[in-house]
Amino acid sequence: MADKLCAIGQAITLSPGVELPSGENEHRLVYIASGAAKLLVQESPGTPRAGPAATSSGPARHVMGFHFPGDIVSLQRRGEGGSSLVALSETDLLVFSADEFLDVAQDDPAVLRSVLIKSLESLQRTRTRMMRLGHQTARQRVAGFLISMAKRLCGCTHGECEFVLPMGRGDIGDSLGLTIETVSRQFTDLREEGLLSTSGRSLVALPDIDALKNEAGA
Amino acid sequence: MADKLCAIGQAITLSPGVELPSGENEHRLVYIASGAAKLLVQESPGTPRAGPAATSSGPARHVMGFHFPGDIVSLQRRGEGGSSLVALSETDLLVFSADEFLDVAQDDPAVLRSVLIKSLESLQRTRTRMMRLGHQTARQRVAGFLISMAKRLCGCTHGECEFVLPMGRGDIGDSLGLTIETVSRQFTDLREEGLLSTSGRSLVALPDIDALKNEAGA
DNA sequence: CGATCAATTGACTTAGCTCAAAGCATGTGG
DNA sequence: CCACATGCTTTGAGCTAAGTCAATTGATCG
Repeated sequence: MADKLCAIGQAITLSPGVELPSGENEHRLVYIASGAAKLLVQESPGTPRAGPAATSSGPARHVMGFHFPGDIVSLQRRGEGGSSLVALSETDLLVFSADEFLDVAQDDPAVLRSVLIKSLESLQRTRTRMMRLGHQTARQRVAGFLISMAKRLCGCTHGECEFVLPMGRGDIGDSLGLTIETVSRQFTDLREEGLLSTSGRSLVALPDIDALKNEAGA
Repeated sequence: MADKLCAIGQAITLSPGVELPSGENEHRLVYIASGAAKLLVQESPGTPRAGPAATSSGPARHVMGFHFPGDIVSLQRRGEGGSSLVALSETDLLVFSADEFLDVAQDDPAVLRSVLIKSLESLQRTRTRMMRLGHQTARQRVAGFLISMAKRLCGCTHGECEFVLPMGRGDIGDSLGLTIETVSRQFTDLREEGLLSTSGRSLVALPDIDALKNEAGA
């Protein structure tokens, strides 16, 4: 089974800032083997972005979320709300055509079922996150973001923790519906309260994740 | 196939304001046959809500979205982020245990596959909506909401349209991450600009959906 | 025809955005 | 190995959209 799946998967390595080539207008499933990536939505369809210097600028970036090794991402390229995947660091991917994947998986209902369950769970998580975006303050969003990163990047859910954030403040802000400046100010506040410390731009340490959770709660 | 599915589905009718009884802590799929319902998330786990007068008040309501005939809703009851379904009007449902449903559907990979595709699409829609909630103004959200309702309640995507909103301003606000007052003010503004007219609390008319779309865009 | 609850309107407050100017990292060339 | 340049981050000042509190109007039902 795994052999058959691997046979139709295409291994790709992306350098930081590079977008996964969009192939045809087909629905794809991407398994992230290593690295880190952000999932974007195309707001403006007319963004050629021909040059190699895709400095991630542009009129309206919209980061939907971040993905790390082990994640499976569904990439739908349906005109307006189409999504794309951009590497944050050196990233290894395994790309499947959704159709081919399902054809192969069809022989094994258990696989199909587990993918379905996984995607329903993902839906639930996204819903919960959506609801929160509508009702939380900047502080709660940033605290929640840090907790989530601690969990996903080094598996920590309690006590202290240290990790490298692969994305910049701008991407964090976009994913939380905040501006760069607001994210930075929240970082500063948390730093002054001893809930966070940083060195360089991307190394962060959380001395007390449980205390942070109090800040993230409603 | 359809017979087998119907055999394990339980038909339930809910009166306005009534929550679908939560059964056990299992994952359920609900098909909406008629009426209208809102999908909520439980924020505070310790809400007994024993009395019959569940007047939908409480500390923090969180409306995730609205559902209408034809929709299939995945209800996951996993402690914190568990969801529940509350009828807005007299509503007929068909409730499935997710496990039983999948057991039966397993015989027919095509069904499983189509449910998977549907849920991936739903995920995509939710993601897009989430992203928008983070970046849109109150006016854009309300305009977008009205357009979405026109489409879902009477299939209109152009020209003019009239329909009954089954939910109150509070539910609308919650689902958009706005307050009752802000929703009301946006309604007033749109009314004064001739983009909307209302009679009573719940009958709305959209004279020009296309003009509304301009207001909803980024 | 009132009672009750939802919707509207108003006055005020504030969280977060915008615009603008420094301060630092990181990487490159001498 | 150090100086410089670029771009990310931080900080500041002012503004605005939306929230809060409070009162009024309007709708719906007994």
